[in-house]
Amino acid sequence: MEAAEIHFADRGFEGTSVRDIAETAGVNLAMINYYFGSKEKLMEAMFARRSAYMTLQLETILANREMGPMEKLETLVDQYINRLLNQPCFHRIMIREQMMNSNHMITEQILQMKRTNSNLTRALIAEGQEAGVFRQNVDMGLLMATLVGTVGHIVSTQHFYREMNDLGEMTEDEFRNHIRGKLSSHIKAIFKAILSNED
Amino acid sequence: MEAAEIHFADRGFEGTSVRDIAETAGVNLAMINYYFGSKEKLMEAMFARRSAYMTLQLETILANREMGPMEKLETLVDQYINRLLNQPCFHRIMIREQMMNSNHMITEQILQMKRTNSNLTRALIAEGQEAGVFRQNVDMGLLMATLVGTVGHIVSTQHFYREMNDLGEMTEDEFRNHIRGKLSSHIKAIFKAILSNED
DNA sequence: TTGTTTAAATCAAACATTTGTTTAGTTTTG
DNA sequence: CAAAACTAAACAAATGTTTGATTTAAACAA
Repeated sequence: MEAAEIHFADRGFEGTSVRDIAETAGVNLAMINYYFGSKEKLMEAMFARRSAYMTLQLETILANREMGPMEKLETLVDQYINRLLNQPCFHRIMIREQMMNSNHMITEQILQMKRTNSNLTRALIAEGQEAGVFRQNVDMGLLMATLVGTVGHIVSTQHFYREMNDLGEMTEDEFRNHIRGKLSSHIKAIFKAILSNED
Repeated sequence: MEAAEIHFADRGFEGTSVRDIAETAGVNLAMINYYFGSKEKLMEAMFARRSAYMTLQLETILANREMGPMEKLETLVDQYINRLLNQPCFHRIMIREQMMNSNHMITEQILQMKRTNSNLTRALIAEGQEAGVFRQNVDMGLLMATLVGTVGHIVSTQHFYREMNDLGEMTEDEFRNHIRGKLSSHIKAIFKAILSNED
């Protein structure tokens, strides 16, 4: 699954052959169909594995009684950024898969994930509105699109961001930490500007 | 090229066969190689055609002497949104192609486009900073990522945004206009919050 | 400790499609 | 008539998948 993830991430599902996956995984070609049934089911297994932890994280934040709404939202932002930076391959696949309706099972899985996530987030925002710290009339879809879109775009076009800011000599790790901080404060500033009820 | 665009947009380059393109275009299979040379060159031709107008638009704004920096930036935002909403297929292809390094020619073409665009935008921001209306220390890469990422994400996952906001019964056109307005004010608000020098 | 058995794991090879591309011939057009 | 436009058919390569044989590993009995 890890080998598949790497290839799917930078050649796409249709762009990678089962032979490529088998080779980098160091296993015989037939083993993939033996264990997963098909190339498609391999990807489904990959998705099932990865998306398991996602919702859990969000629920834990929401249940926390020591954080205020804005603090929760900021934690949510940081967690999302971390998740993307830690599993860039999987997220690149997800971003791409979201925009193609090829595999029903997977689009459905993504949709389900987004539904629960947006319900939880909606609850969080409502909590903040009742507490009077969040503005009314918030378009949550746009807000989430800004989070997911901005972070996803940076992660999937790192090379360009590096070139643009002369960060070419940073190691992978250095850059990850650098961009983590930048993204975090950038998105938080946006969220605060759009949500905060202080003007 | 239009037939190719449609297919590339929702199955990906590797996911669509030359036969599919030929069929929806209503031409003989061999014609595609006859006129374009190869499947890959067909895509390159597509990119060349579409990206021709892009930079021009931006240059026209920048040269305008009647608009202030913030007004120019807002026009830029609206133009980008309009471009994406008017050619959603092409932009979905571009978004996807940006994150795969399969075709050298095309990644180079996209990179070039981004370079000139970001140089022009950088000039615009510098203009605003000198005029004192824009804050110093602006991370233009993040700002552009927010524009491109947010709009791109909404366009490529329309169906989800519709479901989330109960807009399922809108026609394609109605939704396009609806989301155009929403996106426009959302992004402008963000830009103003991050750039504006008023606090 | 032995040898035997059995099911799972692994493999190389083959299979049937699909793929992008080319060819050789036909039709159309100026 | 000649060049361009077009076509059906064929081609070679790559693809996902299956097959049938072989190896491994564990369970079991003597």
